[in-house]
Amino acid sequence: MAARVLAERGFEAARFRDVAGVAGVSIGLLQNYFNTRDEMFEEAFSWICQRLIDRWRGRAQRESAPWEKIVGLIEELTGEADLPGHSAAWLEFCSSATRHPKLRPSVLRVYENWRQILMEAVQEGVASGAFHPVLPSDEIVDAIDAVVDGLHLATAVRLDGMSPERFRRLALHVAGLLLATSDDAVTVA
Amino acid sequence: MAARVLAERGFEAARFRDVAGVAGVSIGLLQNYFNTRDEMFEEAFSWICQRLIDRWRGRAQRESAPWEKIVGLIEELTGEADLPGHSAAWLEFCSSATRHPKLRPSVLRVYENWRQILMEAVQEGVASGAFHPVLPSDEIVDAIDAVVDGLHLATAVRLDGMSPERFRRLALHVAGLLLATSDDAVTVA
Amino acid sequence: MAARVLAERGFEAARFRDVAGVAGVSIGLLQNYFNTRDEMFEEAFSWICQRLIDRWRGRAQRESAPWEKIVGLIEELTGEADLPGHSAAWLEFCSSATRHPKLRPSVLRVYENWRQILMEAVQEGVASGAFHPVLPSDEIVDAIDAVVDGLHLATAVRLDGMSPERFRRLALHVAGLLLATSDDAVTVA
Amino acid sequence: MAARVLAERGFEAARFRDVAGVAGVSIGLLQNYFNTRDEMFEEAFSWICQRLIDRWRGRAQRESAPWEKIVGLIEELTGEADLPGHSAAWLEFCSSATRHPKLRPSVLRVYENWRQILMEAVQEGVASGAFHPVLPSDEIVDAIDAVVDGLHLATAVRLDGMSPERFRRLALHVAGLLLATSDDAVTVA
DNA sequence: AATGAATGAGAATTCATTCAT
DNA sequence: AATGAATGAATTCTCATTCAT
Repeated sequence: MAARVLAERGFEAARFRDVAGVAGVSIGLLQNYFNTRDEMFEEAFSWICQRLIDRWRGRAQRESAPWEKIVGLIEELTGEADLPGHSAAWLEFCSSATRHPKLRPSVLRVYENWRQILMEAVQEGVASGAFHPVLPSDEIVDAIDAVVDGLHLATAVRLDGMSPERFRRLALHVAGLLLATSDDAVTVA
Repeated sequence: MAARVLAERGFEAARFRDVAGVAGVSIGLLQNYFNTRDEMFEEAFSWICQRLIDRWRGRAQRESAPWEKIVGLIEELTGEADLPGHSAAWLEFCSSATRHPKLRPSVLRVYENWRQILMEAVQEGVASGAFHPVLPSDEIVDAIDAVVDGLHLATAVRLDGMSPERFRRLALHVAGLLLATSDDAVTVA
Repeated sequence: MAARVLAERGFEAARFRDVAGVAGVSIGLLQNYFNTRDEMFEEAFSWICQRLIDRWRGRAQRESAPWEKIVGLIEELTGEADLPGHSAAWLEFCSSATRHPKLRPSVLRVYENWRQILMEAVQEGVASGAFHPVLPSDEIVDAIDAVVDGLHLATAVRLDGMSPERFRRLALHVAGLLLATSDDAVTVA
Repeated sequence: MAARVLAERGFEAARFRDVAGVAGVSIGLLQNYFNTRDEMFEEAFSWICQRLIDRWRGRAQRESAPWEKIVGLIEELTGEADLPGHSAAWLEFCSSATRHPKLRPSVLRVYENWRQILMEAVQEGVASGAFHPVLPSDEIVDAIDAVVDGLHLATAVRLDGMSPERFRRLALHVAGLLLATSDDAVTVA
C-alpha cells in the first residue's frame, strides 16, 4: 500500500519501487493506475488524511457529554498501536505540506475537521455550563490542538520519558485547565 | 550556506548543487570540506541546532525573574523575522531526526537544553513563590514545551488565523495556567 | 559483450560506457540487469572462466591417447586466433584475482579444472607405460602448467621472437622432458 | 613511496592520494616533482624494474659456476620475504605493460636483462661441458624463463599447495632437465 | 490488466589538475 | 619547496518514465 510506504519513508524518499515491493506487484502496474509518482503519493496522502478525519468523527459521535468527547478523542489518539510511528507520520505530513502546495489542502482539511469536532464539544460544554473558559472558543481549540500536536512531536522524536500514558495525562490536564472544568472532571481524566 | 538550504529544502531534498549555488562555489569544493553529501548536511544540521541552543541560553540569561524568563523565551521565538519558515525548519528537523539516526542526537540536544532552561525558570519561580503549579515541574516543562511545538506546527502549515502574535498570546496563556501565576502576570502577558 | 570489454580493457579500467557502446545499448539497460558495475564485471569474469574450462574439457575428450591429449590441449591454446590478446586477458584475470577476492574463485576454478584434465592424461600415460616421469604426478602437472602460463606471459608482453609456433614447441618440449616420453614422441611434437 | 603503492594497488588503481598518504606529504608536493599522475607512476614503474635488474646482476656476479649461478638466481627470487606479493606485483607489471605502451620498454628491459644473465650462464655451462642441452640456448633460456614466470603466476593467485620451496624445486628440476646437467647437480639442487 | 525491457535525467562521488600563497 | 583551496571531467548509481507485448 502506497500509504504505508508514505508513512514509513516520507514523501520525498518514497519510491515506486517501495510500493511495488510491499504490494507485490510490478512498478508498471502502479503506473497504470496512477500516472506519475507524484500523483500516486498525493492520492495516498489524501486518502490517509481522510481516514484520520473519519476516525475522529466516528469517535466523537460515540460520546455524548462534551468533556467525554474530548477525553475520547485524546484516547483515540493515544490508543494507537504504534504511537511513535503514527506521530512521526503526522509530523512528516505537516512537514511535507509545508513544501508541497499540492499536499497542503489535505493537511488543512484534517486540521479543519479536527478543530471543528473540538469546537463543537467546547461550545456544547460552555452552553451546558460544564466549561468556564477564559479565552474565546477558537483560542481554546487552538491551544488544545497545539498541545496535542506538540506531544505528537515529542513522541515522534522519542523524547526521554514520553509515553502514550503521559501524552494522555498532559493533554487532558491542559485541556482541563483551559476549559476550567470542575476539579472532579480533571481528576477523573 | 548549507544550513540555509537545509532549512529551505529539507534534509531529503537538499542537494550539493543547491548549496554550491547559494554559496557561489563549485560542487567539488564542498566535497573537499565534507566528504559526502550526508556528512555535509549532518554537520549543517548540528550547527543549526547548536545555534538555537546558544540563542535561548543567551536570552534566558538576560532576564532575571522567572516569569520574565519564560516571556522572554517565547518572545525570542515569536520575534523571529520569518516565523513560518523557522517553524517549518524545526518541523522538518524533528521529522528528519525520526528517520535518520545520525540526526537524532542533535535534535535531542536542542530539546534537552530548551527544557533545562525552562526547568530552571520553573523551579526558581516555585521557590520564590511566584508559581503554584499543580503538576510536578517536569510535567509543567513538558506541557509548555508541547504547546510551543504545537504552535510551531500550526504556524508551519500556515493555519488560518495563526500569527506570531497569536502564537505568543496562546503560549503564554497556557504557561500561565500551568504555573498558576497571579492573574496580573497572566494578564500582563 | 561485457566479456569482450573486460578482456580488452582490464577489470579496473572497464566501464559501463564501454560495454554499452560495444553492445549498442544504453548504460541504464546494463544497470537493470546487473545492479552495479562490479557485479556486472564479476559475472562476465565468471562467464569467461567457465567458457575456458568447457573448451578444454571438450578438446581433451576428443583425444584418446595421453600424449595426444596434452598435444591437443597445447594446440587448442596456441591455435587461438588472437593469441597475444588471449594471453594478455588471462594475465589480466590472474592479476585482478590477486586484488579482488570476489574474482579469485573463478580463476581458481579454471586452474583446478585445467590441472585435473592434465592430471588425468599424466596418470593415464603412466599407467599405460607411455610416460616415465621422475617427479610425482602433481608436480609434473604444476610444472607443465607453469611453463604454459609463463609462455602466456611472454606472449602477452610480445617478447621478441615469441610466436604461437614457438609457444607450442617449447611447451611440448618441456612436457616431453618431464614425462620422459619416448624420443619419437618428443620429436614428433 | 610511489613504488610501494604501485605494487599494492596496481597501475590503474594507484592514486596520488595513496602515495601522499604513505609518504606523509601533500598531494601538491608530489605534483611538483612529477607533473602528472601518469608520469609519476611511469617513473616508479621504471625505477622498480631497474632495481630488479640490479639485484639479479649482483647475485649472478657472486656465483662463479654456471649451474650455481642459475641456482642462485632462483634462490634470489624465492628468498623474497613476501613472495606472493612480489609475484603479484610482477604479474601486475606485465599486465599493465600490455595495455600501456609507455610501460612496455621497462618490462622488456627486465626480460632482456634476465635472459641475458641466464644466457651467459647457459653458454658458459655448455662451453665448460657442464650442460648438454638438446635445444639451442635461446630456447633453453625461454623455457626456463617461462617456468619461472609461470610459477610466479601460480604463487600470485595463491594456488593451493604452492610455496616458495615448491617454486624453487620445480624451477630447478625443469632447468636441470633442459640443460641435461649431471644427475648429481640436479639432485643437489 | 500487467509486465518488463529500455531510456535518460539528475545526483553523488572520485580524481587529477590548476593556482595562489 | 610545500600546501591546500578550488575546479571540472568522468563515472557510477538511482529513479521516473516510456513503450512494446
